[in-house]
Amino acid sequence: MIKKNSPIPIYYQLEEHIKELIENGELKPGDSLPAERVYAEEYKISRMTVRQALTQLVNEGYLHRIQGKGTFVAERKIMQPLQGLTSFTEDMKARGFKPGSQLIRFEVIPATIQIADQLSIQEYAPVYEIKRIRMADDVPMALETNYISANLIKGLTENIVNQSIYSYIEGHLGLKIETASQIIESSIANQIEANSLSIKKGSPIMLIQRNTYLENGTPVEFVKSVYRADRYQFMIQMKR
Amino acid sequence: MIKKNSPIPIYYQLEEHIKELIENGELKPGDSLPAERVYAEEYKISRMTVRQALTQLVNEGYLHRIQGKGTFVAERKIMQPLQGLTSFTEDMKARGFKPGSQLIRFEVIPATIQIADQLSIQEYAPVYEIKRIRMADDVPMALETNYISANLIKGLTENIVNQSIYSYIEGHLGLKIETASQIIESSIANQIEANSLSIKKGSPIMLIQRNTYLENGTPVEFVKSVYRADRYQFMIQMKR
DNA sequence: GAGTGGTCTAGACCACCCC
DNA sequence: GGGTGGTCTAGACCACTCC
Repeated sequence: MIKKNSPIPIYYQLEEHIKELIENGELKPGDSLPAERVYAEEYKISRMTVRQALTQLVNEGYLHRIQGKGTFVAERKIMQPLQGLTSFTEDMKARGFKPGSQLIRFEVIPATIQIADQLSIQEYAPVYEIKRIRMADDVPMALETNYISANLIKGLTENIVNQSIYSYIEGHLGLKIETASQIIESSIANQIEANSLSIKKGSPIMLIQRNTYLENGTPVEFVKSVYRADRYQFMIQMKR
Repeated sequence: MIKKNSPIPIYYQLEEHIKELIENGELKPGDSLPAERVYAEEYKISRMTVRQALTQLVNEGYLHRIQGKGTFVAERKIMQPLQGLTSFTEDMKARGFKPGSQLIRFEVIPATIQIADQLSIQEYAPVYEIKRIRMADDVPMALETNYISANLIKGLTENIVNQSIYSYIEGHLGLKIETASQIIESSIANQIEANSLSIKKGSPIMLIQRNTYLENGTPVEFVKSVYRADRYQFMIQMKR
């Protein structure tokens, strides 16, 4: 089960193994796991290595530990990875909808003061402005506008935008998106927003602004979205 | 600086020490930290202990590490502790408002099917229903209704509610609140909500439903809140 | 090659829970 | 008292970055 001369770290192999048992249902919520010393003995590895795997799973919300008693499978999985840092496409799939997208604007513009501030770049520096209507099961769900520094993310095309911007940034450019912050507000639709979303003027909408950053803190992207409140709820799980 | 024969773990002392340097501004965003081996040498502790402290700070978003280069202070602090799991009082203080509260209902009622489901208890089991208008700088900000199982949290009084329910649960009952999930929606105020919040009927509002759980997954509390959208934004930071 | 973080070992003692 | 997780040590070798 655990390969010792693998380029994949042992703690990671053990982590994935236990995660699989939980997702298979072989380990059920409330079940206790073998003791750390048992794992160490069974796989002939150090207890510290076992702890490294278990600690990660505790942080991800799969397990919880009680000193003197043992390690147990958590009742609920908390803090799904990528929670909120998913793309619209991933988010909709997770909700059981068929995601769709209609590009209505793709241009390079000089940054306004507001955009420059959000992206930590100079005013008038070139940024991509990408406006899309996002669909779920072919019904408009959100109106989304992305601003991305053209000096940081070079070579963006309509084609890439229709595939996946994140894959391009992470795959082709080798940059790592690490953190994001979001601001969520309630409002009511004006005429333009109402038309785009096929709702009535004055209907409730949810405004979400997202800023994403690389691991060193460089802003990558700044997104303003308008969601239909009758079809969208924002969900979040957290640990204390 | 680091006390070795203290009941406080060494890794935790180091963690707090570094956190303080960052919050004091002695370590600025982008600064590199001393190498792990330097800390180990300086405090005569094991490098693994140093790593335990640093790993925690990386997870909390204070630091980031780059293999072969070093450990650096993050540009932004991500994932504030307790984010969203704070009480209204803590939340308002963090935003720079003076929190206030007006109790308008405090009763024990039999659980409806909906409440029983959220709290994983039997229908008709006794639950506290606590309704409050929450103020920020003496202006109504939210209308909040809590449901708490009376069999789990015994001895709640109006007095405790006016102090802090969380302190009572954690301090007096010795229970540990570990996780929470929230659902955020946009809507528009009906007449009752409008009156309570001193806004007009039809104004945008934000509905937040929160479920909190103990470390073993037992539901503790179920809260429905109605926030004024003109004065409240929900903010969240996350790591990938 | 020198310096950094990443992984790993084989122990040790402590704090806590339960019988 | 026996079993559990929590903390800690003093090393080791590897992978990566930079010069």
